[in-house]
Amino acid sequence: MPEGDTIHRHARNHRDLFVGRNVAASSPQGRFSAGASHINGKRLEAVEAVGKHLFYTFEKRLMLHVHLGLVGSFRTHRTIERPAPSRGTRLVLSAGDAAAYLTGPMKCELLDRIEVHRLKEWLGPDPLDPEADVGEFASNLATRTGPIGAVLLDQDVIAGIGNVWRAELLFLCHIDPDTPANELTSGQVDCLWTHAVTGLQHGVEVGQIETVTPQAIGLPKGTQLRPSDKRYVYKRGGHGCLLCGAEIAVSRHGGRALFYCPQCQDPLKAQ
DNA sequence: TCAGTATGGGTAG
DNA sequence: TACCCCTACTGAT
Repeated sequence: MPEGDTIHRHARNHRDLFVGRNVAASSPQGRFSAGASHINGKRLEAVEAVGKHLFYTFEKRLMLHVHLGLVGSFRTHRTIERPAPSRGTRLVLSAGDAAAYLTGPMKCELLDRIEVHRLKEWLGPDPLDPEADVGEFASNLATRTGPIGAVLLDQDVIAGIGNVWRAELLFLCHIDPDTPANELTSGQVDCLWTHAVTGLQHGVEVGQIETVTPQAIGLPKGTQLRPSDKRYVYKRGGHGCLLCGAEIAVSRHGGRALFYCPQCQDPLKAQ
């Protein structure tokens, strides 16, 4: 279930398991057989995540591009005794005891360096890129007149944000989803970027999206939160807001359900 | 067994 | 905006 933090976590794992090694590649499903045969046995030189995209650089400049889409997933195994890949497995990468099984990706393809460059150029700044900063994000927002609730999903504005993070970021910054993106204050833009950076970094470490801390909702540090209380708004429609108690509402922005608190994100209160 | 659902994104109209 | 694709899982029948 991938947003940018999940993708960067995969990149980190695959770097540890495969970089510097000759990697066996196959496509049990058959839909990537030709591509897999090109990289089979090649030495993997680098794995990079940009937003929701993964790029694998093999020797001889072979580049593998993976985008998991909505339902794609990687499962890694670290023992030689592992389950046989299911029939739908698009790609198996393995080296020694380690293997990664890829199922259901939206993209699994070999690209040349120019195509990779074009794709990276198109993407907006990635909050998990140490060299990215709020400046490019701010200038991208300034060119968009649509509601921020929809614009935050545009990967050429900010790369790696998905449906969970957009809802949580807007809540954390008390921003009404209908606010035109180019009318956000610099304080609001800074807030979105700062929470994106720290939140996604936390997601990479813990392997899930958690935005609520016990202290933030008045509980002692170390209190175990229920899974449903680890996010402020996402999928909490109809439940009470953890901060003000108002009922979490659902609207549609960018064609997808957006959860928000009408009280905490009231534009009149933000002024 | 089938329908519904999901943290995404491309395309047609 | 609607529809489509991709797969795994859940709950209803």
